[in-house]
Amino acid sequence: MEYVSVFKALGDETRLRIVNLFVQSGERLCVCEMVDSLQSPQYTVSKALGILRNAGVLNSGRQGTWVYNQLNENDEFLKSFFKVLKVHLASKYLEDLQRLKKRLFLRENGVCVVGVALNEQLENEYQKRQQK
Amino acid sequence: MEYVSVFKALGDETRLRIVNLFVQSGERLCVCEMVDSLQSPQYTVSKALGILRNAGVLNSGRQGTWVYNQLNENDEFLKSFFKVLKVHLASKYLEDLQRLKKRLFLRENGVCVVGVALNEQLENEYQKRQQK
DNA sequence: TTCAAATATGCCCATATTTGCATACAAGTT
DNA sequence: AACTTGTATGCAAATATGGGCATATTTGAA
Repeated sequence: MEYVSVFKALGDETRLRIVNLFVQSGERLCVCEMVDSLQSPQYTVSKALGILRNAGVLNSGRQGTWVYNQLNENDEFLKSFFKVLKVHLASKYLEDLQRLKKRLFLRENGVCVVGVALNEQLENEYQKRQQK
Repeated sequence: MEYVSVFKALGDETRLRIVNLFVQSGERLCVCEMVDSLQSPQYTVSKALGILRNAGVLNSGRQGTWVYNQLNENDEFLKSFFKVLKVHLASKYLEDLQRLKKRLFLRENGVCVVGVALNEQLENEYQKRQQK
C-alpha cells in the first residue's frame, strides 16, 4: 500500500463518492449497484474501481456474473483512515446514499440479482417495500 | 476545505513529505528549513507549499524575510486526519526528519536565522550542539 | 455453441499537472 | 537607492489524467 497512490486515488470526486458508499454502508457492493447510486456511466465507475483497487483501497472478487467490491480492511492505516472518512463525509453525497439504499432493496437474500436499473424501477421497488 | 483538493494535494510525494515534516515535528517551519530537510529545489518546495495552502492543508504567514507555514488546525476533519498520518507515516521519510532535526539546531531563540544551508553547515552545528 | 448480461479495457482527445529554469517580488541592510 | 537574501511565480515542454465511445472479456443460461 503506497500512501501517495491512495491519496491520488481519492483525489477525484467519482472515486471519493465510491469510497463514501462503502464507508457509510459497510456493505460489499457490485458495480451495477454503484452505477445506480452515483448515476454515472458504467465505464466511469469501472475505471474508477480499477484505480481504487490498484491503489489498494478496495478488494474485489467475482461471484458468478457479478463482481463485488469491498474496502481493504487488511491495512491499519486504511482502517483508521476509513473511520475518519466515515465521520466527516457523512453529510456529503447524501443523494448517493439515498439511491444506494433504494438500490439495495432490489437485492434478494442479500445478493444482487439485477444489473443497472432505471430510476422508476428503484422507486417502484422502494414503494413496495415501504408498504410491507 | 474541499476533500478532493486535500487528497489531490497529498497525492504527490514531495507534498506528502512536507506534510509529514509538520505532522511529526509539530513545528511551524519556514521554506528554507524544508528545502534543507527534503533536499529538493527551492522552487519545488515553494510550489508544493502553494498547492498545500490552496487546498487548505497549510496556513502561512510572513515574519520579516521568512515565511512560516503550519498545519491548518481549524478544521475537524484535518485534525483527525493529521493524527492518523502522524501515527502511520512515523517510520516513513526518516531521513527527512533527521535532516530537519539538524536544521532546527540552526535556529536562534526558536526562530530561523539562515536561508538554505549546506549539508556541512548542518553537520557542523549538529556536532557543536551534541557536545554541550 | 450461441446469446445476453455484467464488467473491463483500449483508444482518442481535451485538459490538467509536473518540472526546470529564469525571473519577479518583498523585506532587511548598507 | 542599490544590494542581498528568502520566497513566489510565469513560462514552455513533457507527462499524466479524465471523459466518452466502442469493443472485449467473463460468466450463466438456453
